[in-house]
Amino acid sequence: MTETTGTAGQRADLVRNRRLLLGAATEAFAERGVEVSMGEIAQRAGLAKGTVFRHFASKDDLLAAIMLQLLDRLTGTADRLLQADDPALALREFMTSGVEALATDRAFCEVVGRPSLQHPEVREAINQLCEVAEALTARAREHGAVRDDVTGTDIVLLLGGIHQTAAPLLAAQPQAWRRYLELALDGLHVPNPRALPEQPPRHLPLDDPPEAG
Amino acid sequence: MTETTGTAGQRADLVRNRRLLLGAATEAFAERGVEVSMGEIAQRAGLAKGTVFRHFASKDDLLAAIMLQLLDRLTGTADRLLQADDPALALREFMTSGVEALATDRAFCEVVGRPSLQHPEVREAINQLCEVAEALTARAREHGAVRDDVTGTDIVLLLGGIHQTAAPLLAAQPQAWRRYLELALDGLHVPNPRALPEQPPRHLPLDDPPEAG
Amino acid sequence: MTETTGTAGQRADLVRNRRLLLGAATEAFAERGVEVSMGEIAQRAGLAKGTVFRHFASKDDLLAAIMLQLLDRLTGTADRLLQADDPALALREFMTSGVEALATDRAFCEVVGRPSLQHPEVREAINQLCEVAEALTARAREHGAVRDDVTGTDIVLLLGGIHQTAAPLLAAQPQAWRRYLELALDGLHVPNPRALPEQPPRHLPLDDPPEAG
Amino acid sequence: MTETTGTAGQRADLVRNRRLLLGAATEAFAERGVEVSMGEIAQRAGLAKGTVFRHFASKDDLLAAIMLQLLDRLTGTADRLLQADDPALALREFMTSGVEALATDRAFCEVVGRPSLQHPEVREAINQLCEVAEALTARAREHGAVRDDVTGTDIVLLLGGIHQTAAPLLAAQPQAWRRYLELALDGLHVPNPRALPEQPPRHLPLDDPPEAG
DNA sequence: GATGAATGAGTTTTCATTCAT
DNA sequence: GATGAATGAAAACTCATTCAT
Repeated sequence: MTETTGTAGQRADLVRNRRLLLGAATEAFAERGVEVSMGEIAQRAGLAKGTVFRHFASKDDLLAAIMLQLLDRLTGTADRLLQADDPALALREFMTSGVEALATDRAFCEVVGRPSLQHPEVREAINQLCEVAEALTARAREHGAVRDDVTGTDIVLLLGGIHQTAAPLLAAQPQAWRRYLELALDGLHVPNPRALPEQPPRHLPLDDPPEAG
Repeated sequence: MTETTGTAGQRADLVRNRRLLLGAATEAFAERGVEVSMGEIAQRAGLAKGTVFRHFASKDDLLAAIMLQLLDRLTGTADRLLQADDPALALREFMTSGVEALATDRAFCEVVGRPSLQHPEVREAINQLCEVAEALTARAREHGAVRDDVTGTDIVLLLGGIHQTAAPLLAAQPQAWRRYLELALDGLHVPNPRALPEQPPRHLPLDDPPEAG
Repeated sequence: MTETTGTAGQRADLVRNRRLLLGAATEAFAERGVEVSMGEIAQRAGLAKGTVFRHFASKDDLLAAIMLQLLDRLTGTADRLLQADDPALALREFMTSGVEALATDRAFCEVVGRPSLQHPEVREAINQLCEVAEALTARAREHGAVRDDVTGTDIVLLLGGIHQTAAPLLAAQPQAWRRYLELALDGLHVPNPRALPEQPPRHLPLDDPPEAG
Repeated sequence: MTETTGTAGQRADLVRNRRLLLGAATEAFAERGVEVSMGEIAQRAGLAKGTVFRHFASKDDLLAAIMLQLLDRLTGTADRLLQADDPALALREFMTSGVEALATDRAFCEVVGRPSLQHPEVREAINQLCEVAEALTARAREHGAVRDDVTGTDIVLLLGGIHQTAAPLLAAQPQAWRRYLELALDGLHVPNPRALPEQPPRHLPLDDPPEAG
């Protein structure tokens, strides 16, 4: 009978509060975009403002943590799907769960170009996601389930694009994204396509934007 | 009979200032998203802050005016393309100019769900755009250039989606949207497609979002 | 009869408010040190918080402006005293008015080492003050009214030192600084003194302190 | 009979922690002024924040404890120097060690007028210091080594003043205070001085400052 | 009509202090 | 007694909007 109260109790609260905060923040950002205030997030989590800052040193850190959470989830899913039997189905499932994860998230598109994306951990997570997406795509490609000129990074980018396509319908038709996902998938395995224009992206460029100055 | 600059001159100034403001605001919102301050917009236009508010009663009104401008431009283009000989090409050109218009615009996705979209004029303009896009799509459909189950509203939504897909590449590859436009077009005229899931949208629902309360 | 209302009226208010703010801030900092909040300064000036920031972009800017005001006043005094007949008396009067200017100022010593002192204008003003103090000292030196090994910068530094000596007595004996000024002056024209140790300072070093890190 | 570490061990820890804290706080306040946070002091001491508050009920208490430490040290030094053979040298040594103790301390001048100085123990310590300084000064006076109209409290006040004079040079010339100490000493034994103006202070008045209300 | 100064509510962030473990 | 998480008051600063000139 191993007793584990004491310091463990505090740590348990810590973990619980971190979860509360991430949950509240994920929800709040999803609903109202990055403009929700830290104060509101605190309130939603039922905690004091100071506590938010104890867990996340700045708003950008919080945003970064949320992105990280999302990216890790997607990478995990992709990793698992690499083991699937049907490569075409695997890719479809990856995209399905990817767009679904984004589906209700207003903050997602606003975060593009923000410092949160520059956090080393986030950059690393993005790169990992692109890599595993590339592996998934390569398998599909080899099985003729996806056109040759499409990369894993294309697939990752499409997640956001599909989400955004359906975004204005969100309130009226929460599943509308499925429609555009299907459309994209159809575009992805056109049999003898004309080659796509522009360089196929190999990764997401995350350097600091060249400040005009 | 040459008019002395009197009231007429003032009106000319009014028009000129409005143009300056819209130009400056369009640029500013495109580059930095909706978070640019009214002060910066005034500065970019070379006018005083008070003047901005004389022309646009609030920031949301200004955003609405800019949306309106964009929507009217797109509607105009679509109108013109309705006269084109090749319906398939016409649709492609509409989408090309549509995505291009969005291509460098950071504010575009952030405006979704904002009160600016609720302005009656904007709603009306969105509906008009969807209608003319529907006409354009119908013609393409009849010529077998587009699958049956795709609506004009789908096409309008795709503009934003394609833009968003390429957005993270913007700095590195400003033309990357052409890649995803091509992919979407390929999806749009798959020969014998499985029907797309979910209701085909007939218009954009623009009701006040159900305030979580 | 030159009419000068109109834009001039606004500017008049601007100037008036700037004066109100500098006055309020000077008083507040003097009484309670640099820790007084911008909010309190606004209140004392009878203005809104935002107005303080319109005039002074940051608290350090405000502090800098106050230092500048003080330094310019001292430099002006010194300049005028350069014309005086009696060099010894001139130096004494300079120091008197200098210490008196500092006499009620709690913020003065706290500002040492703060970024406010790094403002280019403040640095320049400090250097100017040291220069004119040197001129004043040189004249006194030539007339045998001050020992040879004392510089203008020594004199400037002494102002703060004399002030600080009397500071704890301020409430009980507001003029106590005169006592320590006299003592310092006696030290300054000891007839055949042993040379003072340490390098005589030629100017105040105002470089950024070498951040440990 | 060797004591097993029990309550005694705990008490030893208590003493040790108090020492750690005083050491860390002394350093921190000296380097960065009274604005250092309790958190940083805890960190420097290698202890938790809660522990700081167990030892010192408030930040002002901690400041008071540090002042007390300094004052006691000076009083001790003065006490010892009362036994010295040469009264002039004794006074010089007292002042030297006094200014040296202050020399690197940024917090010192900021504490003037703070509630920390109102702590009964601190007031008592200040009075003791003034008394023993008076004794030291009296001896020097009797031997003609110091002018008649200078009190022990003058001497104590001069310590802070000399320190402040050199403070702006601290980074560039850490020993600059020796220069101003010498200057002050020269002022202190001018042979036939004019009497100093203002009441010679007999003690430091430490009443609550008359709150402007 | 244009200007830009003033406003003040709102935001992020810090920090002394409390208190459950 | 020690710990460090939580608290919440207060600070600096921003910005849409108003309004006197």
